[in-house]
Amino acid sequence: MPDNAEQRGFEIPARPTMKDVAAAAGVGLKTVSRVVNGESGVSEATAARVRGAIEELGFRRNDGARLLRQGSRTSSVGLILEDLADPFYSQLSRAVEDVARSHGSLLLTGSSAEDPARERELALDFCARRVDGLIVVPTAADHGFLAPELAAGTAVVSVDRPVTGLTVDTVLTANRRGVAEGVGHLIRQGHRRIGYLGDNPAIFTAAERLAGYRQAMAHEGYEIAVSWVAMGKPEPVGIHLALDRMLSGPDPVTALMCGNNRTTVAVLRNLASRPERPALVGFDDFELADMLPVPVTVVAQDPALMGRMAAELLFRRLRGERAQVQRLEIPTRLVPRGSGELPL
Amino acid sequence: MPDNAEQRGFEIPARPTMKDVAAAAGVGLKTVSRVVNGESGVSEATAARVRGAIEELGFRRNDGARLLRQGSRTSSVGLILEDLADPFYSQLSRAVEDVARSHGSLLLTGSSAEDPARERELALDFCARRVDGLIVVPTAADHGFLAPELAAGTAVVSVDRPVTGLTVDTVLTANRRGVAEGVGHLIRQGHRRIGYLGDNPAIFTAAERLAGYRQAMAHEGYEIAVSWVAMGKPEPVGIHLALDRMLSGPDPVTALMCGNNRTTVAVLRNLASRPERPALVGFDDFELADMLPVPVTVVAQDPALMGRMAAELLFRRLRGERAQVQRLEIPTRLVPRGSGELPL
DNA sequence: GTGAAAGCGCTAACAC
DNA sequence: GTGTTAGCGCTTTCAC
Repeated sequence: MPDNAEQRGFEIPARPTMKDVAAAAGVGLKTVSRVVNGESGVSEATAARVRGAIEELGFRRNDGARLLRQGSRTSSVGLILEDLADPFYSQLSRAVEDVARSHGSLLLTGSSAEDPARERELALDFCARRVDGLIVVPTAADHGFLAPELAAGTAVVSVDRPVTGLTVDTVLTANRRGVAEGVGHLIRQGHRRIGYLGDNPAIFTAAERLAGYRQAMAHEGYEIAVSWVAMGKPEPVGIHLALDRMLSGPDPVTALMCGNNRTTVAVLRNLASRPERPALVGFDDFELADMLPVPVTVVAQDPALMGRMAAELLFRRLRGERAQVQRLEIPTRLVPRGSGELPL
Repeated sequence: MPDNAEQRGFEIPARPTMKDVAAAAGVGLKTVSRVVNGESGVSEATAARVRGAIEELGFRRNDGARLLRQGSRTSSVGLILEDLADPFYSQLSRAVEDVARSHGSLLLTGSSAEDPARERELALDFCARRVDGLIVVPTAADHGFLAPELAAGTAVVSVDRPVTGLTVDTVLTANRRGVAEGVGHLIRQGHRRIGYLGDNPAIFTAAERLAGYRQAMAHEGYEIAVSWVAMGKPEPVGIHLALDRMLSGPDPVTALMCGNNRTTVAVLRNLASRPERPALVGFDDFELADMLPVPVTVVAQDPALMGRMAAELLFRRLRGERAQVQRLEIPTRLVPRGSGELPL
């Protein structure tokens, strides 16, 4: 029985420590440490006795104490994103996890739900646990509060969006170019009246993609009617009203560009109950896009690659690389499937 | 400048400690501790000086050291599942995260990729970090290695599958009943020759669901031809061969039951290139199932509820509840959408 | 109100 | 080969 049983609360059973193992095996503390850490300089007989005691007591080294003493890295990284359940982010997470694992690091995850206060709390909690680094999909708020952590050696990388108030490595999608390519594709099919539906423009990616649409239209010298643009959360009511406006009136659109996959899906659902069949290109791919009655043409992002790159950048910094701060743009890929190639 | 700068490695900048703050503010260590932890008994003037020093140095309390000294819980839980990128698990994760958050706990996540060695390594790493509890989607391997951790007060809950070699709270889907309901639904449409495609039966859920199919068929006194059952990883080739067998010969099936959503999707893709249109019910819902050319009837699981229940059970144990070990079965829900109601 | 000293579980440094 | 000591950054205890 560990000798510190009474010091712990009633509910938390005492865990055996190296001291307990040493006592049980009749050896010194350092010998146990040597055996646990596979260091040389212990006779096989002694080592066997120690292993026996470890087994018997169910001892497991307390890495918290080890880390504290060593003052070294904690071999853990924190990942903060908008919503772990969103397919885009869950793919990104998985990629981050794989890279972290390959570097021997554990992964702490948290969803900010687009709430700056929650994001901040998560980030600071992670830092208090002394994660080696932080990979963040930042909300729009200022991130100056992380400056002391950065100065103290916590690596930070932002992904999907740039972070404001902090200069760190960043991995983005080529949002403007991607949307412009999608819109250009529609234009090449003969469309001139093209509507755009995107997310709340306070979100960096939403604003960038909208800008890509405007650029592509301006490039051809096409005017954009006010009723052709609708920005906001991808909710059924908003989408319905927006499509009402876009598809009726004197200048109805003949094609639609959607700014993200939630919007694309909401638009498809709404279109199902209408007679019109506008051409459609979605930004960001989604499962079964190719199986729908009219397979959906998309501008695909690569969330796994983004996660991998972000994690690689992080570990590069942790390895001590002092290279200039990087800003990577991952290219998109146009995937024609049918909805974007509908005749005018 | 912190006074322990030289003791740290070159790459890792020294972080200011309470000692540094105390020196900077010209107060004792304990006074800093009081201010940091919001304890009473510090004059406002002193507190202000301390806060100033904290701000200036960019001090952040090291929770690792705090936890070590307190010997209390670490306010962190570990989640081990098959693949974070799988929608089923990412929804489950998000629910676990929300519950953990509401209890003030951080979440460590890891994907086992169905590899027992990897799962074991993750679990033990988490335990070495002294997580308060572990939520596991266990592989088939024996989990006796967790017994010492359980004895030492680490709470363990298994979810989606039962764990072998350990008696812990478990949250499962009503696999047999769910599949039986789906098959019964097909039978009520007049089908008698119903095929079943499921995952590798070494996986608990795959075996249970197959049993549910057999039960439902036996209940009606219907024989099952050997060619009607195909179990294995949901890969295109295997699915193709299986459907070849099921849809031809003297006793072709008129309906299909699919054991999980990966299989359902693979089957739908394969059927797209065939003339036959068997009725189909899938186990586990998936996004856009309702938007496909023939909307897909499914037996829906509730991954978020499963995650929430598992986490609640975990925190209940951590609160010290000594109730008997529980085994919860979350009911499924039949969602008729068309594919399961096709005429014979 | 304030602070000095001890110690959480471990490892580093240096005995023997 | 093995053990002893000090100390990581913090909280606890107890003295002033």
